[in-house]
Amino acid sequence: MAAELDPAVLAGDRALLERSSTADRVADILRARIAEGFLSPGTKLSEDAIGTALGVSRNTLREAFRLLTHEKLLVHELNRGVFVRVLTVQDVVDIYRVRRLVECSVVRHLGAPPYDLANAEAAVEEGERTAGDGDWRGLGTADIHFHHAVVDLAHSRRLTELMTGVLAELRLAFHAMDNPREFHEPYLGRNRELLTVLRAADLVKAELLLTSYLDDAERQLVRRYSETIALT
Amino acid sequence: MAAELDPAVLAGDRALLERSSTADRVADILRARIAEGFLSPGTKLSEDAIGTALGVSRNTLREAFRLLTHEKLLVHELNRGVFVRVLTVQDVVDIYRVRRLVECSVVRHLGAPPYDLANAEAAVEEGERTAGDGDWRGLGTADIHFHHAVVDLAHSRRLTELMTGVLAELRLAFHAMDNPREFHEPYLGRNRELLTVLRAADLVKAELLLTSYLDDAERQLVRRYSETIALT
DNA sequence: GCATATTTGTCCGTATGTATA
DNA sequence: CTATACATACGGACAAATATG
Repeated sequence: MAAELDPAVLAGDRALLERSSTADRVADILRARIAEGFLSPGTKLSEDAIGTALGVSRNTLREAFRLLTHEKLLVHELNRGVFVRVLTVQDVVDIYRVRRLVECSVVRHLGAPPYDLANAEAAVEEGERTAGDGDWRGLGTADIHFHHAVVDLAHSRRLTELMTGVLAELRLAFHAMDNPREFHEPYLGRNRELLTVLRAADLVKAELLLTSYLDDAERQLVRRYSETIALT
Repeated sequence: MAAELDPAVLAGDRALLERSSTADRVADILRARIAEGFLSPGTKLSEDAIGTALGVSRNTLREAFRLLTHEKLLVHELNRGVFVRVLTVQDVVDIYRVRRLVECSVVRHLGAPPYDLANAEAAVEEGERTAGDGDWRGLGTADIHFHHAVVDLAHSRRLTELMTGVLAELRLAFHAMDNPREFHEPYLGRNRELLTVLRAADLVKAELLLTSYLDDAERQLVRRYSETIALT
């Protein structure tokens, strides 16, 4: 069954909401808590508990819920409330199907260099830094940033937006991995290699690397993920 | 400046909203009015005017606005309200960038036949029927259905959803075309040809046809669209 | 299976802040 | 600068559905 939220988790966040639109800020907070894993998949988000914890009205909170539901981080069950999304194995498979199609196509059609690889470079460095600190969850974030930067090379607002959503969903699956170091660490070197190949504008090789990267990650994630789900 | 909505346009729709979820039905009505062009790009949708016209509460209406905003048919400006989206030429270019990348990749990676081309076949027949009736706006819809069916061949929920949104946006641009027959008619035969090639599982040729189709359509649409926008 | 308490769904009225004429 | 219109956010009310004992 769904775990119930402890309102104390959010008590410290009240100070954060002194900017732009309240519902947006509430959504930002909840999004961050979900990304960090404080609110794990399957958790029920009670209107009363969270509304009280953050000191916002029900209407405003429900607006924030709607925003996150549209982002597919929450699911709404009629007359039952909202819950942190629980991905199915099919979701994971579909996410990698999309990643393969989009990321590989972007690389394939990059055209003539030079490419602006600054963000990709920064993401790899972020990964090396977090790995050095033993921050394996941060390494997962850096990995997501790297692949986001690759998609950004297409300079398409809609593709960028699509991948923002898809990668946020993917993070939900990452939480199911009980050994994040074992999972994320090997891909840091592969990202570095891909960056080097991109710098050399060897698009054919880059696409090959990317394909095998995604195949491996999907295989690994689906195996471990389905095991974890089976326990629930 | 933004045209103001005449509440009388929606008066007849009050009878339509006597079913399931109110916000969904309001969104259905507004979506249809936008697709038909009754609510044209740039029109401001006042909460009071539409709420009164349809007899629904502000909260319900705002939920409907949110649904359509997420579909990118409306845009929300903080403290100013919601408006029917006005696409820029860059939007049109980006839409075709995404279409090229997604549709061509889907076709390229179709794998071994047989493919389920029933929906694509139905869409071509829909196009032939509407063209026969001289319903050129309907022909545009049929064209969208055809390309949606092509993307569906990838069996990816997320890609299908992406294209649903992108093609709905594209329809906003279609309204700028003052001669829909001239624009849509030539593509009916090209869709039929693409269908034939797909049936023969000649994926290389299919991708070529699709690429030239999209290049032509984009060029034509961007030219006419930028002229029309220039007049506003 | 039933009755009760809790939670959500829907809507209203109002106070406050913001943009525009 | 003032007035008007509108959007934001809150709190409360009541019905309906769900969960719990």
